[in-house]
Amino acid sequence: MNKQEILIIDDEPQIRKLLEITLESHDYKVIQAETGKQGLLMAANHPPELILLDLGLPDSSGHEILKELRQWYNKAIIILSVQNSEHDIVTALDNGATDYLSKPFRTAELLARMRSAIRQNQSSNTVSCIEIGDLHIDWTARSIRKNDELLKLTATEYNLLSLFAKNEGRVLTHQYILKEIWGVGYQTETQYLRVFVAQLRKKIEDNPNQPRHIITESGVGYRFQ
Amino acid sequence: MNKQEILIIDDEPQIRKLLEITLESHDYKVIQAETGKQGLLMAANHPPELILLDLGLPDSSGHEILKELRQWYNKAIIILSVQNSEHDIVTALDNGATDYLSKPFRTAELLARMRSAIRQNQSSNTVSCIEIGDLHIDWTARSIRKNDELLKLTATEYNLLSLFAKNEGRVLTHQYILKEIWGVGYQTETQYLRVFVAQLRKKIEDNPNQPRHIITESGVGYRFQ
DNA sequence: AGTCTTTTTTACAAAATCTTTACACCTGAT
DNA sequence: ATCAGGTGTAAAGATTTTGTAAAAAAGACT
Repeated sequence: MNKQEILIIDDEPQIRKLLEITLESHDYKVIQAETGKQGLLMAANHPPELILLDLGLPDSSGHEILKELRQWYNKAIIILSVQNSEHDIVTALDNGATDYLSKPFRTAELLARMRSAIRQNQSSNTVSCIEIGDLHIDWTARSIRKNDELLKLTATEYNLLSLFAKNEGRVLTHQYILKEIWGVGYQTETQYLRVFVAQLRKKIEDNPNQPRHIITESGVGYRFQ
Repeated sequence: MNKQEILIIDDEPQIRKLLEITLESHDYKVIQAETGKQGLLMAANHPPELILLDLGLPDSSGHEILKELRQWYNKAIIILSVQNSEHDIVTALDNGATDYLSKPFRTAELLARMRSAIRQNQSSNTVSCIEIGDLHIDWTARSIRKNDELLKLTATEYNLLSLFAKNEGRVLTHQYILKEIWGVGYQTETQYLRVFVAQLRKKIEDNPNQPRHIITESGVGYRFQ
C-alpha cells in the first residue's frame, strides 16, 4: 500500500520540521511549502490526501489560500492557528476547512484528527447510506434508524441530521448550518438552530442531557460524531 | 449461463477502461458508449441488464439521458457522478435512477450495488405478486387482497398502490408520485394525491385515521410499509 | 339520452410543523 | 458573588401542510 501524502503549508521551519518527523514516523509521506503561493502550486501539481494549513502566512492570509484551494480541492484541509483567534477559526470553517487545531497542539490529537479527516475523504464517496454509531441513515429511502427502529423526523430535522452526518467529526459553524438548511439570509437566526438541535437530540440521543452525537462547540458551532 | 451485459455511458476513457477491467474480471460482459446519444442507441439496439450512467456527459446532461432511457427501459440504471450535491441525487432518483454512486468509488461497493440492482431486475421481472402485511398484490391478475378478501380499486387507486408497493419502505416525493401516476405536467397537483391517498387508506387501512401502511412524511411525500 | 363510475374541483377542518417568546442554565471574567 | 454571553428547553402563537367530504365534471356503458 502506498503512503498517504500530506501537504504542510507553514512558514515556520521548526514547525514544519516537527510535523515532518511526527508524520513520517506514522507512515505518512510529507511534502512541504513555505508560502501560500508555493502551497497552491504543489497542491495543484500533485493533490495530496490532506493539507495542513497555517493561517498566519507571510505572503497572503491563510484565509485566501483556503478559499483558493476550496475552489477545486475537495479533500481534507486542517487549519493550524495560534491560540485566541476564535474569529479566525469560525471564518476558516465557514470557508470550508475540515477541522482546526490551535498551536501549540498535542501530536496525539493532531494524528487523531488527521485520521478522522482522511476517513471522511473516503466515506464521502458513498452516498446512499451510512452507519454512525447506533444510527443508520439511508438517503435513497430517506429514512433514519436508531437501533433498527425507524425514527420519525420532520423535513427540517432530517435535513439537519443529513448535513451533520455528511460532515461527521467536523465542526460546522452556526452560520454555515443556517445557510445550508434555511438558506442565505437566515445566518443570524441561531435560535432556530438551538431549537432544532434540541429536538434532534431528544430523538437520536440516548440521554439528551449528555449528548454523544451532536456535540456543542461553544462559540463556534456543532460537531456530529 | 450467459454473461450479464452491462452498458457503460461515460465520456472519460480512463473510467471506462477501469470499469471494463473490473467488471469483466467479475464475469460481466461490458459494452461502452462515449456519449449520451450513442448510449441511447446501444441500449435500444440491445437492452443490457444494467446501465452505468455518468451524469457529467459532454453532449447533453446525464439527467436528460436518464429521462429518455426511463421512457422505455425498466431495468437497473446506476448513476455515477463526480458531483456530490443533494439536488443532483434527488433529481436523479426522482427521474427513476435505481441507485447513485459518487466518483471516485470503491470497486467493492460498486459491485455490491450492481448485484443488488440486478437482483431487483429479476424480482421485478419474475415476481408477479407480493405480500406486504395483510395485503396481497398480484400484478398479473391485477388484483389486491386484504386478508384474502378481494378489494375493488379504481384504475388510479390501483396504480398508486402498485407504485407504493414497488417502493416499500422508501419515501416517495409528491412530485415523483404525481409524475409516475398522472404524468409530467401534473407535478403541482398535490391535491389529487391527497384525495387518492385518503381513498386508498379507506380501503386498505384497518383504521384510516391511524394509517399503518401509507405513512405521511410531512412536507416531503409518503412512505409505504 | 340516462345511469353509473371515476376523476377533478372546491371548500373547509384538522394536524403537523415552524417561528417566536420567555426563561433557566452554565461557564468564565470582573 | 455578580454579571454577561452563549446555550438549552418548554410552550405559546402563526403558518403551512394535510385530510375529508361532497359537489361538479368527465367518461363509460346500456
